[in-house]
Amino acid sequence: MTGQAGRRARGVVREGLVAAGLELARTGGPEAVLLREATRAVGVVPNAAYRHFADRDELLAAVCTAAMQELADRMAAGVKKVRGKHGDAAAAGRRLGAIGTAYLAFAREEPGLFATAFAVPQQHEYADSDGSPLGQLRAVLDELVDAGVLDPSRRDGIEYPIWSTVHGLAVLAGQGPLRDAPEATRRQFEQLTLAFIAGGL
Amino acid sequence: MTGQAGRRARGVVREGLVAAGLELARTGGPEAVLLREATRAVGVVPNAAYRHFADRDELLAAVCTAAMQELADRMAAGVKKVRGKHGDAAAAGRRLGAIGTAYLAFAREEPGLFATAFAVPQQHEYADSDGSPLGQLRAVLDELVDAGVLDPSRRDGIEYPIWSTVHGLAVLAGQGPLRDAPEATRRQFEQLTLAFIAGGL
DNA sequence: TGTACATCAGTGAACGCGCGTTCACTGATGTAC
DNA sequence: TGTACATCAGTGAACGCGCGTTCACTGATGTAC
Repeated sequence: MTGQAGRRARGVVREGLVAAGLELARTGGPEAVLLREATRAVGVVPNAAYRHFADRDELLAAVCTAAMQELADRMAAGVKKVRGKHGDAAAAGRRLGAIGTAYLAFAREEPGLFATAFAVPQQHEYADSDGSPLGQLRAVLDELVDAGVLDPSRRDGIEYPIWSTVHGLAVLAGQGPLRDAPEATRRQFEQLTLAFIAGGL
Repeated sequence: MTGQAGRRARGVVREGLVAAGLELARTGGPEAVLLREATRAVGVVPNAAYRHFADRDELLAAVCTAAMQELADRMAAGVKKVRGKHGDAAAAGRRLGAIGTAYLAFAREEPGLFATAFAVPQQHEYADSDGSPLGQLRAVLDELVDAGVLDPSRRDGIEYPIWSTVHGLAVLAGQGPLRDAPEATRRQFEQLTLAFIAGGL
């Protein structure tokens, strides 16, 4: 059924390859993103991929970008759910928590995509635009300064330790030595970690 | 020169394979630990490895353990350099710093081994013995409690956020999106991160 | 101490695998006049 | 609006690669009596 020959509408093959790659990554992480398997899913012959990507790495890069976008979307959705106007101290704190929670939930629920998001082959320049995970974190930290929660003198560069804390737990519990911890323990680690960050501000 | 046939003294081939694997890991990380390449380095035919390991994964597991041991050794060496008797508040704080510094230095100087240490194929049960990285961290945290620096009520489980913070930076700056940051910037991240931890206690 | 035999660590040759990638091609789509 | 041609996205067949792994073997080392 999938395998019918012929030219496809503009863009559908390329988009299909990325979508197929994303599903492969979801299940098996970045190394599961096989060019041949993606073309199979799209119903196209293997070398057809070379009309859309220079090589396998370029496909993988596109998949990684998509995975990172999915993480960013989840974080944005989590932040959006928090009520309270900009500059309100309590709300800003909850927004920071939502960012961390979304990050850890994504790593827990989508380990393959999480690994893929951070597995970009070469430096594809993580533009830390406003929508990027780092950009979102910065925005909330700025809000915490505005709200008077975070001392402006401590603001500079503090996104890195905070990012590191959350990312580190995601990695240790996802692929690292804590990977076999039961779900409940893992949740506890997450709570401890978010509390540690909150306490550090 | 390497390639002379014949039986070797007891244990030298197995040890040689692990040592060769460790050098491969040093350069290229866990996926560079190729069974055939390790046997080549030892000067033995590929299938000879099966006298010592059930399969490639078992060799890799031995290499990972060795890499983790090297990390543990560096941490222990760093802690040992700090003077001041057990229970002294300032000394205990410096010992915590030494642990973090050694961890980050290892990740920076030996990215391949660092990745390998955390790439154990199956769950090979990271025994958190006293000598393990986690064990060492716990010991110092206990000392901080003894010294009255860390409130005992906050001691329980705090090793995980702290470990996460340091590990996260190591990963972000080593293989992650911060990997292209210049050395100086990277050092700055490390300082910020260690300061963040110290401030969180 | 000497001989007979089991154990064991190496050899040599061969496999299947499935991947990414290259080549020459064909026929539909889009463009110029 | 029709025709001539260039572009481009697909096909089909084939490649080399180097890996991990299996098999039947040989000859040295260690052991029992």
